[in-house]
Amino acid sequence: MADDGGPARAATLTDVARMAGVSTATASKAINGRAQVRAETRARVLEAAERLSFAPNALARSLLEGRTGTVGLLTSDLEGRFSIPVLMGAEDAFGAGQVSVFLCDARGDAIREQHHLRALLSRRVDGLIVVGSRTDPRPPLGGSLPVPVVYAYAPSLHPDDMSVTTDSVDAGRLAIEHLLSCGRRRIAHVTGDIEHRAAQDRAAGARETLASHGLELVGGRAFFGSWSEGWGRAAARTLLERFDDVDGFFCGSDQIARGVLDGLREAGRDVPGDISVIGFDNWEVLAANARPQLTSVDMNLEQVGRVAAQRLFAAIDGERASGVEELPCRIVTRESTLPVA
Amino acid sequence: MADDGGPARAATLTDVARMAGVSTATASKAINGRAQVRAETRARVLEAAERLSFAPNALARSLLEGRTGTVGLLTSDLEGRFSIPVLMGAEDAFGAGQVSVFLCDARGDAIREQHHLRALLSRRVDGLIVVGSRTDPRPPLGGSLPVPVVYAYAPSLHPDDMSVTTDSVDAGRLAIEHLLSCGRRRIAHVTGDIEHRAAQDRAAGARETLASHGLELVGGRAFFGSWSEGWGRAAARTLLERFDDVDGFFCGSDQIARGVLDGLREAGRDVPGDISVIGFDNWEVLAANARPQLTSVDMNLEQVGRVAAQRLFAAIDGERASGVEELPCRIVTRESTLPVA
DNA sequence: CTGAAAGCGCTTACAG
DNA sequence: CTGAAAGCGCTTACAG
Repeated sequence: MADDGGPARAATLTDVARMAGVSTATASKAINGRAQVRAETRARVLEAAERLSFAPNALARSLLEGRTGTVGLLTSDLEGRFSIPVLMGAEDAFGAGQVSVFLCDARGDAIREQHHLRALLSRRVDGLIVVGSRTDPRPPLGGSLPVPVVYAYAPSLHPDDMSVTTDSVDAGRLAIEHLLSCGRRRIAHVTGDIEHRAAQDRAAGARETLASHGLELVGGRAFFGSWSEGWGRAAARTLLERFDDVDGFFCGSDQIARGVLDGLREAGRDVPGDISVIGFDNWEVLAANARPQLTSVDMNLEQVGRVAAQRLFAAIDGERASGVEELPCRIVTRESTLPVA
Repeated sequence: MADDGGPARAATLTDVARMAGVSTATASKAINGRAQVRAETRARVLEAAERLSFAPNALARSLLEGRTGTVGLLTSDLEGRFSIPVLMGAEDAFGAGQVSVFLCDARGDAIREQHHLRALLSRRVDGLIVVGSRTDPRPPLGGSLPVPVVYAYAPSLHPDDMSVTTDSVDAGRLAIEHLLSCGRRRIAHVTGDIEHRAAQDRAAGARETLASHGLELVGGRAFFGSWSEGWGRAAARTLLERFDDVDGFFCGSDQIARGVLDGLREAGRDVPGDISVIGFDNWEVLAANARPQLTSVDMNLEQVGRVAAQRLFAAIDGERASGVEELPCRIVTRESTLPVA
């Protein structure tokens, strides 16, 4: 079969050198902007490279340099809403430089994770970022790896590892301070699965902050349930019945908050007039379409990804570090917490 | 500074050969399961490899074989809900084999896309999948590339390219057939931005299907707007006022459908008793938490990604192909379209 | 300023 | 069954 327009073999330095009538050594220097090349020669080489659409083979270069300029992103579940922004932040930080990113989704399976790990090490990535989908600490990848690793969102259980995550306790504080600043004093906390470290930490932050103001959560405790609208609706109804004077809701997710908003509206309560509601995650699609639009805590997950990438860069350059770095959240105000006049 | 536990240099075949007391050639054969090696020698080599945690350098191997076993996934926006499932499907199809995936997010910027393309070609990927976030055809990557390319979700404008996308016209048919089978005859279509090819195609499919049954859309046309809950609510209210006998809603997205459901409930209409509602995207978080739970069209996007990966595999193996392959959608029934008794 | 040679880590004929 | 040699595509001292 003749070559009928199928993809052409990629041009090589030797092709370029031959076309320009020089040695590969000279071609290499010309293309890489080394000083010791006559201008006229350089021009000839560059023209040949251009005509052949020459793209230097990064594999060959990496083999020499002992660095590939690649990094592995190992995620436990791509589906999860939390991994994606972290990935995007990391991809962004790397993309700006010259590094390419391998994406591996272990789908929550430790075997699969090890399999991907082997592949990445074989490909000689310069480093790894392990992205989790929950803030619960996770077991480290394994023994001493030949490249640095940074854990993002889900920190490593091992204190010598490097982890970047979000400050959930402080997030609880932020949410409560915001409701307090709206003039609320009877604040309920409706949140998700108690098994999630994030749920516990945010509740702890909320509790401590109220205590420091001489207050406590309505009902004397956080109400744990599931991360769903249905739970939010049910909880709102129940709380309204038992604590008629509740004037603020701190919700563990925007889904829960959507349910709470529906429950309150259907009970005839006015948000933000009678009651303030704050959600968590700042999930645009849910928050911006809520009635009223929902104030929410944003975890700055892209920032978590970016910082993880920066720490990894530093480690690749030899700056060893360890421990868990907790980044602050921020509040995005919308209509559901307009301050009481 | 002494080497105090920092990452160790990765072991090389030479290290293994030396430890086993054989040549690198023999070590290579032993490790790769070639026949011509004495059992005892093979055992010695494998043990050495094990002790050194030897992982063969894939770069060196790729350089020889002229194939890297890597593929580039070029997405236009990671944020979009539609890219992610396609990516997951592709990652899944590749991950099962032995290929690693480079992820590049062009963020909708053509310059950035070209930049990533150059990097990927330099790294000698065996092929590329270009994942779009809308079904509107897009300009191809550029001239004759040295590796095969498959466009996923957003097809290429060039007929010689290979594209895999979803069948939007047929999706419109599916939705309408489903509502008809629920006993509905007065069906309205509330959908998103008319600029989106997907919105037009689904509307066309709906119109044709109704026509083939001697029916037409309520109001004589599709109602285009935005992909939001707010638009769904507003449209439901308006349609109810103008066409009191409407008994079915085909919505262009689950967000729109959520708005429609809220609008209908607040107008005192019973879903699915009086009116059936079907959404689009089968976005679990929205559909499963709707009141009532929302029947929705699923685009099988993971399947789009998987098929794109398969087509790419075939092309890498020399099977040239071209044209747009349109995969069918499917309906996921929930409570909002229980058949009328 | 230019080029021959060595080498990154591996595999594959080819001798022995 | 084992090993010396060549080579994938490139870069970097080192001569000339």
